[in-house]
Amino acid sequence: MHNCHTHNACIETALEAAVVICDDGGLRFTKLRRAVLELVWTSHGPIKAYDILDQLDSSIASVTPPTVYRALDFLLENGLVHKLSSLNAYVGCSHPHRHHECYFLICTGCGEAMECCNSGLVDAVALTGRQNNFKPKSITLEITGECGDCQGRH
Amino acid sequence: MHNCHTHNACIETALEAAVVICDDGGLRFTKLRRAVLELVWTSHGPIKAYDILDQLDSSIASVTPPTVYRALDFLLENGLVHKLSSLNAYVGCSHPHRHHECYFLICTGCGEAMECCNSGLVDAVALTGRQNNFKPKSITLEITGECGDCQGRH
DNA sequence: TCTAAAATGTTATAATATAACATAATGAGA
DNA sequence: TCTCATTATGTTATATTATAACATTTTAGA
Ligand SMILES: [Zn+2]
Ligand SMILES: [Zn+2]
Ligand SMILES: [Zn+2]
Ligand SMILES: [Zn+2]
Repeated sequence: MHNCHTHNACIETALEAAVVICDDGGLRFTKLRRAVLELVWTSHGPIKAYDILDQLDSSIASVTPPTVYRALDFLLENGLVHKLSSLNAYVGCSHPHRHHECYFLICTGCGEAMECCNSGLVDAVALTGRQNNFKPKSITLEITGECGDCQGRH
Repeated sequence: MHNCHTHNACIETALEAAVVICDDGGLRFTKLRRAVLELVWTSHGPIKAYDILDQLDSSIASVTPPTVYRALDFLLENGLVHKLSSLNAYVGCSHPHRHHECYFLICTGCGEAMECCNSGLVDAVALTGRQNNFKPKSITLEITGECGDCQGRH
């Protein structure tokens, strides 16, 4: 379950952060990109590209796959969303100002994806790299299971 | 790069291990499943479902997607192959007798996926679970980067 | 204003995976 | 050996996810 009791505030915060990041980076946070990021955040859990497409207001952009995928590409490149490969779904980055290595606890009960940063994990990955003479560039770490709230409900 | 200088032996070993595992588990290691596992192993790196389909001998089975996906499902369920979600590709498990938590170092240079088991990483994941009151069931950990052999070649 | 670059529109198609139902093969018990 | 239920495979169609290719519009700076 999401633990932000005021999810609207949560969405607003994310959008404001995106504005700052784009301003700082000289990036264009267009109406479309904003709309897509807002849809991603409005969904409480990971959302699929075609669900974004379904929900996209046709007055904002052409409702076709390239529209959504391009916006997602922009958001991914700039660290505003993450892709969960194991689900083919997208989720807003909850700390876009400093998203080094992020990983996800994905609950099969409620569908929420909790984003974590943990130096222990990061260190373990780095060590593995060194041990294998391997130079890591990007990491996909998705842990599927049951969150605390859902473990009770059987 | 794969470091098994006799990859044929490597394939044979994997097939023999599969026979043992299926025998022990009362599972049917059919001609089709064997053929698909062999194709997975014959590929030096991760292989895609439709590439398996292309290479599947039509005298063994009907060359249609369900054929391949069903065989892959069987092999996945029984720990004989892994799916690399970040690539939508499949790779043979290199230690199917005891594949607890596996992760992969995927080289963008040569395409190889090296399977690792590292208690440090496993422990870090477990700790993260406890800290977040989250009960992990399955883990997707794919590290993309450059292997030692490929770091030289620029 | 002019213009090159970036963003979006548009149409088509590629790539990945599953649904649904039919048939065949297998193997355990009668 | 003969059911017959289960498992595996065949077959056809379709769902889902993502990109290619090219046209047009918008933007921001010179
Ligand atoms: Zn993040
Ligand atoms: Zn949950
Ligand atoms: Zn394995
Ligand atoms: Zn390599």
